[in-house]
This record gives sequence, C-alpha cells and structure tokens, in this order.
Amino acid sequence: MIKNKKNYHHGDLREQLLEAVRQLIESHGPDGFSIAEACRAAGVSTAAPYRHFRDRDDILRGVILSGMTRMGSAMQEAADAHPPGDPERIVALGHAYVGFARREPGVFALMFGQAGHHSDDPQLAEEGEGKFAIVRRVVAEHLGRAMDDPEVTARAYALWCAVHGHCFLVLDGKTDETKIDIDEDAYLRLVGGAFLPPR
Amino acid sequence: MIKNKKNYHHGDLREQLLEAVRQLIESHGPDGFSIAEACRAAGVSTAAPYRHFRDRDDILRGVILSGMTRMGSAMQEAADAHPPGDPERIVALGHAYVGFARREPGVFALMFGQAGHHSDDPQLAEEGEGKFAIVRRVVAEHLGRAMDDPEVTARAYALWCAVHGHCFLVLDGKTDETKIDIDEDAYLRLVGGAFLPPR
DNA sequence: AAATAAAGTTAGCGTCGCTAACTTGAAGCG
DNA sequence: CGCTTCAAGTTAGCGACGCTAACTTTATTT
Repeated sequence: MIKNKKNYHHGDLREQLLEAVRQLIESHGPDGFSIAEACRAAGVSTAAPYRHFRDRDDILRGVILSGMTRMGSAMQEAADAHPPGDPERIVALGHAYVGFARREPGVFALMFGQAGHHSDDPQLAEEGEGKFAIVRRVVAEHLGRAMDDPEVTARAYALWCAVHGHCFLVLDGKTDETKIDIDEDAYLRLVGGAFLPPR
Repeated sequence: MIKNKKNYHHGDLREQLLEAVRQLIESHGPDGFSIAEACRAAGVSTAAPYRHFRDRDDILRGVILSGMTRMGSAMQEAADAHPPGDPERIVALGHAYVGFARREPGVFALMFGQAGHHSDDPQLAEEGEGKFAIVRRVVAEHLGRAMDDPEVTARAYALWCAVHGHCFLVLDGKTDETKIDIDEDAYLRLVGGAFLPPR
C-alpha cells in the first residue's frame, strides 16, 4: 500500500497534480488554469486526473484545502512566537495572515474569492473555523475573558475583517492605485489597538 | 445615430449582453457563465458579441464598470442622506457598501475577486478611486481635517478594510459557518466608533 | 501462476472562445 | 431615387477544454 517512491505507474500523481495546479494558479490567476495544462506539467494524459479527482471542482477543493492548512499553521506559528496576553501576538497573527495572502495570492483568492460553495463542504468549513478559533483565543487571552464571550467574538471578528479586507485590497492593487501605500505594520497596530484597547 | 428603439438590426445588443452576463454571473457565479449562454439569452448568434467587445475579458470589464457605478451612486446616495459631520454618515456608507455586496454578490466578487488586472485599466482605477474618495471625504468631515491628512487616510482605509472584509466573509458564508451571526448594524457601529472616536 | 484491482492510455463527444468570410439592412449622398 | 458604404448581424469552422468509455498495463493478492 506504500506509494512512496515510484510505485505503481507514476508514484503520487495526485500530489503532483495539486502542485502543478497550484503553480498554474499562482502564475495565471485562480481561473487561468486548465486540467490539460496541469497534465502536461505532470507528464500524463488528460484523462489521468480522473482516477484521483471527481472533476475540476474537486481538484480545486484539494488545492484550497492544502492552502488552508498552510495558512493555518503559519498563523499558529506566528501566535506561538509570543507569550499569551502579549499584544504582539495579534500583530504577528495579522502579519502571518497578510503574509500568506502575499505569498500565495492565487490560492488566497481561490480560498475566499467566489461566492462560497465552501460552506457546504464540511472539511473546508472545519478548517475555516479552526483559523478563526486561533484569532478568538488570542483575543480572549488579551481581554482575559472566555472564548465564547460575545465581546470576544465581536472583536475577534472585527479584527479578522480588518485584516481580511486589507489582504484583498492589497491583492487587487488598490493600495497602489489609490496611492495609499500604508505601512503595513502600522496598519496592523492601528487595528489591533482599535479593537483591543490596552485596559 | 439614435439607437433607441429597434434601430439597426437588434437595437442595443451591447447593453442586453451585459445584462444577460450580469444575470448569469449572479445565478451561476463569477466564472459560471459563457458567452454562448449570454448569446442564447439575447437571441443572437455566438459570433455577434465580437462586434461590441474585444473578447471575454472585455465583456467582464463592462460588467465590472457598470457595477462600479451602481455601487458608487448607492454610496453617494447613502452619504447624502445625512448631514456632514453626522456619525450616521459612515454607518450609512457601510450599509450601502455591504448592501451592494449582498444584492449583487457575483458582480461584487468580480469587482474585487481575482488578482487585480483592474489596476492597469485607467477607467476602472478612476472609478475605484472615486469610491474611496467618498469615504475619505466623510472621514475628513468627521475629524475636521483636510482630505489629504495622513490621519484621515489611515482611518478611512481602516474603515474600508473592515467593511470590505466583512462583505467577503458574508458572501463566503463564513458568518454562518462560524456561527457568528453578527448584527450587521452593531458591527458597523463598532468599527465606526473604533476608527472615528467621538472627540 | 492466475485473478483482481489500481492507475494509466487512446479515442471521441459536446461545448466553448474566437476568427474568417459572407449577408443584411440602415444611413449618407449625387 | 438609386447607388454606395459600412455597421451589425449570420454561418462555418478551428483548436482547446472537460469529461467519459473502453482498453491496456502494472502491482498486489491468493
């Protein structure tokens, strides 16, 4: 059952296809890829992917899911770099979030871009909840309240929105376009201070 | 030169195609439309659109542009409903922004969704700047400062991000998914108060 | 060694984006 | 008014794509 090296015919075509699609998405935009192109990159025929994925959307689902876990671990890592209660934690969390969006703009757009057919996918929904839980926990620690406190939820959500919106505006080039050119660190500290006042 | 009624062959195919595409986008998602389908809706052959648009992207550009103007006038209207300096102005502005996103989620996703090839289009860029200018003006009035004051820019940008991010999370169904179900009016007042403190 | 199942292949259907070449009909003009 | 002109449609067709069916190859199981 081990498919590590060059087992079977190809090895692990599934992962290679996902990686090929990911690269295509990053270079040609979230919808500028084709299965055929990914097949050429992986060196297989255009019918091969259907042994591993139901259809096009299923491939995208795989790319989104792997992106979610990468983003989640980046956020977790950033939070862990500072002790609980430290205001730097939220700033670091924001940097991790925006950092991922800058690093993988195509996947980021795919993850949050079009009207959510993600909601009905339990696996994606769970991964999404996990990321929000990280934010919520950091906020709860900062305020010294329970994670399910409405005040915590409201502020965590506001923080999420502020960072999330910034990511989209950055990726759309609105920050250049409108000549804003905000200092990102300053921005993250502004929103952090606005929703988590030092009490 | 008047093409009002049933002049020429079709009348105004251009507008009818844009409307057909808009409807298709709203019902099948930003990329779930095809030119062929729009042609069938408009009752013309699949080659007809190329008399009015360069290619697929040019059609989308038209849809985006009309969406931008609709959204811009909705925002302007909302702002005009309250006197300058009134804090209700920013809340109303936020409601108009989110309202458009809810009303036309497909077009909204198209306008801000994928990595910005909008930046290089001067017409789209100008329209985008115009909308941010509305926010900036309201903030400047509230703070009693000049529109190009860095403090005004920073706070207006933060407000924009907070509302913009909220829109995306709503459209992606994250608010249901994470069981947040925030009261939207309360949220808009929270961010309004956070970035525009009553001084 | 034979059977089975997984993971590839080729061939082909229908749709799509787009172009080329042709047709239609309204507008401009002597 | 008849002729020309040109914008705005048409049909026909090319190449690419998503996906399926049927076949072939290879590894595992017994």
